Amino acid sequence: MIVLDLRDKRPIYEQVVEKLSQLIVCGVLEPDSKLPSVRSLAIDLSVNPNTIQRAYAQLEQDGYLYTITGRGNFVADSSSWKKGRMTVVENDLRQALKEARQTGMSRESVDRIVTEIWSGASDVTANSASNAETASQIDSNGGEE
Amino acid sequence: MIVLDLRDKRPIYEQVVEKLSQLIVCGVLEPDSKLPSVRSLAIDLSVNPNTIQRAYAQLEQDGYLYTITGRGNFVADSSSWKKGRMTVVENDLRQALKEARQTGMSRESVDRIVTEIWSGASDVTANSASNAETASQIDSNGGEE
DNA sequence: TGAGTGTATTAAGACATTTAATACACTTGT
DNA sequence: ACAAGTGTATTAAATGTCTTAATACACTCA
Repeated sequence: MIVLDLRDKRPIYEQVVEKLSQLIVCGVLEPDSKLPSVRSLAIDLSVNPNTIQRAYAQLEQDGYLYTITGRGNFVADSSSWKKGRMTVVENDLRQALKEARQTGMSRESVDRIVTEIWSGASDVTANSASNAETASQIDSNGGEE
Repeated sequence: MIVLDLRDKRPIYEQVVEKLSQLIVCGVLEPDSKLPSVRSLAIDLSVNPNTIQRAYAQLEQDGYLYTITGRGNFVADSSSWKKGRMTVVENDLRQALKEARQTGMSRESVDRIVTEIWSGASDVTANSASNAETASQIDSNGGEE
């Protein structure tokens, strides 16, 4: 389900936050479905439970999941993260566009790229790290709660 | 000339690289003009010369400046950085657009933002961190060669 | 009760960033 | 030649973040 990129210089917990939030945003992980436990995910990724705990704490902070002590972590409803996510995404986009214009990229080039992105498949798993699908499944349970 | 943002969690040398490369890209600093010396800029920013040296080394690596030992650092021609800059900028833009689409932003919203950016003034100094406070001014020398 | 869950704490090591204090070779103006 | 200013290199120490390790505690559920 999740594959860590060892070449990525960012902290592990940050990668986990990125990957899981993507899966939640694009709907692969449905609301109220159970996420892997802190310990099981730590084992699957071969990292320390504290590292996963930190990632989950951040995801909860950002509204991507909610926690029930003794039971586990569950995917939150989109209403919890939609607003904050949109703000972040829009800021990132504005920043990238400003840099593009500053560097001399034409509007036509930008429009071409936009069209290209909006035409292609919205591939969540496609990252700089070309991942093999054969990773340890994190599912724990099959689905709903 | 340059103002460091103390709230920015990125390394100082990285901020210096960003600010100076922006000034070079947008033409505020003209090719072959002399940049502040390592020591003077360090004093102006109240940081260690080694930190500035590191930033300058990175800027030279990226083609934004060239060095003449004993004389100083000078702004490079756009031909030196145009290609690499374009690649980085386009990748950033593609990433931001993918995130935007993933989050559910409409093409119309994107087009609206693009139009907005391409209409507004290309303000180099305007960053996400609306800074106006606690920072150290850089001024060093008046700068021609 | 026992297994599984989230949560918290403390200690240690690895690593990056930054500062400090020098030192050396080069260029320029005198 | 000399002094001042330049880039460059080195070593050491301090600081902060990330990660691991080893526990411990409260909760839920079968």
